[in-house]
Amino acid sequence: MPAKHDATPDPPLNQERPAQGHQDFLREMVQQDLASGRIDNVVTRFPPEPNGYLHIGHAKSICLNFGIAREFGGRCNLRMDDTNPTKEDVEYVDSIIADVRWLIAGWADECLGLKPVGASPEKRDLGGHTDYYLPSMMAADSSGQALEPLYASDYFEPLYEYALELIRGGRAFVCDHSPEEVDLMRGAPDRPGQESAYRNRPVEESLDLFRRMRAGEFPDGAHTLRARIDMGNPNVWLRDPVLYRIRHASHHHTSDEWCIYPMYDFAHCLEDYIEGITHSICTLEFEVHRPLYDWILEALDLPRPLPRQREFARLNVTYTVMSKRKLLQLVQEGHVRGWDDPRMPTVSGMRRRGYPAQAIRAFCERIGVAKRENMVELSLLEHFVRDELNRRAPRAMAVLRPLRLVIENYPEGQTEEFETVNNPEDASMGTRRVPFSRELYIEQDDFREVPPPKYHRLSPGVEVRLRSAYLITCTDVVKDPQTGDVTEVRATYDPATRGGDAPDGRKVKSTIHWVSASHAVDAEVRLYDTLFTAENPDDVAEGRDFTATLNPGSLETLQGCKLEPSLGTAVPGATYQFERLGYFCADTEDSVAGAPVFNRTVRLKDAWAKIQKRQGTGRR
RNA sequence: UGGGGCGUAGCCAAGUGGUAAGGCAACGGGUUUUGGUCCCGUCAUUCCGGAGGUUCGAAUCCUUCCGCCCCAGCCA
Repeated sequence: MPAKHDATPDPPLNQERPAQGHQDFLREMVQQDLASGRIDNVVTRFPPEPNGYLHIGHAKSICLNFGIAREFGGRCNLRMDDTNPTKEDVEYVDSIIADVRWLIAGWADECLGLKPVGASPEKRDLGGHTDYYLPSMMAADSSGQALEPLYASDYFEPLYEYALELIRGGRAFVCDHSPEEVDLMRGAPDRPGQESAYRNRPVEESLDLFRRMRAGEFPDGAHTLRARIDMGNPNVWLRDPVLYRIRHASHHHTSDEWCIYPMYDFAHCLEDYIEGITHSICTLEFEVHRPLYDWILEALDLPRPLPRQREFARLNVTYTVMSKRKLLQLVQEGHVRGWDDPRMPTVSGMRRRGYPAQAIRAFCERIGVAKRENMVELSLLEHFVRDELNRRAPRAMAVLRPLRLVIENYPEGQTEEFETVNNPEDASMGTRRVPFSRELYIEQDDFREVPPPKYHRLSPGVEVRLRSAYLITCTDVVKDPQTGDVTEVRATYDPATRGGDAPDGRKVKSTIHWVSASHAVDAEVRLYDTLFTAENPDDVAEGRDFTATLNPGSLETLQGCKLEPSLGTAVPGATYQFERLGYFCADTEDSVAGAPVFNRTVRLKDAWAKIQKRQGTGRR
């Protein structure tokens, strides 16, 4: 009876080292702020808009924000930045929560900042100022309360109050211009804009109009609330930007309570402030928004320390696209089977494919964080996936493209078992038994009737080792009379080599894997290649889009693969190394006991494939 | 060419005036019952985007030039 592998979908984590060595510019800033006394604790935040699934680029941001919180003993708030009801959906908030939790599990889960379900900012008096404050809580501090992520939409009331305050201070006004007019009047980067005709309307009038906007008296687009800054500023984001717009739309979290919604620039800095965020880390494209971020906070005369925005370069990875718009397009146009298709760079896709969270984290740590534009090679990510799985994944034998092998001198009907190690990297993972018999399957790639140069595997007259079993020598082949294809290989075994070692010390050049034909479990195996054939799918000819470089061979589904018996009951999500082939993960959607479905997570490195490539032969 | 950023190896990335870390990739070798893992070695010989300058000394400071990215949503 073959022993079952002791594989779990997400086994205990390896210890990861805390901050050491060099510091990036963000950690340096945090350190200085701590040293100077500007702040005495660190609170970061990860603020996705729930309008798509998280991807590897978000993973970088998560590792950064949670990593900093973790290193400085602070926390990182998970916040839904949901200020645009027309684009957001609860499906996305659910997936975001699951993805974040999975990614930080066992590493920074104690830094995850949440809030009690239903909590909203507390209005209080602080030194004569009205203040809104919603501190996050960590799960450990919740004393049993149910927690949920923070939502920007829970701050709509305070945000509205802050907007009123801006109007009273003459720093904002209600504008009646149409979107088209506002466009025309914005000017150009090298040409000043033109002031709104409503810019100097009385404060009371703006106040009244803004209240009526909220009350729903006007249709979409009839009015906006605008900051009163400077239409001549060379930074176009300071040219009286829109702060609020009217949107008669139902919101996934506040339903129909509001018909005016704050714009990102107005909302985000105040969301950060309300939560007591100390460092607001975002991507480079927001750098030009920073003066506006600071302007709004400073215009409000707020009693607590202000958050600081700093920007880093977003991640790009070769052979993939990263924008939510494009990922959504891949899903909607059916180029993939869903957001969690194992070919997708989404967190859920990578999880389903079998990428361990710690591999993704190790990758994010290794790529570092800086401000220069970058395109990281996929091979680096794959390196960390292999590195993690090599230590963790139990080995097993599986034949993907079966070729029948008959051991002519092995008694018909006889069966024996060999004990073999589950992981040569980790003796504690134990051993298992694999059954052997006269008829086996070997990999088609492991036999060549006429071996090319440097081919070490089986061919007529050549002796190889069947892993953990016997040395065998190929004696003959059987061919299909029609096609001439080899349909069966005949061989003899040396009974003295039981276990795989020859008593006379003779060596063989190759060890190949095998599965006993009568004991084999049939399986479907899905082989993945990059979704795109171009390193940069966005780099296509004029008039074409990134889908032009879609890889037609990104998914190859193999039926009738032959697995060793212990794999028949693989737990969905469990990852194995199929020896000599790669790492494979039992699919969490489609795999069932007795009819397993495996995804190839990543290939093993393959020196022979390189040789073949040089020779101009070989399989994709 | 208004404003804001960024240029260190094929790809990331340290370096913050004292003589160019590290990882991936690539290449060569050793070990090996996985052509895997592991180990050893090679990989920026005053070319750190270019040119000048300051200095005993410059990737680091100054000047100038070049290149790339971002910004004119009532998206985030």
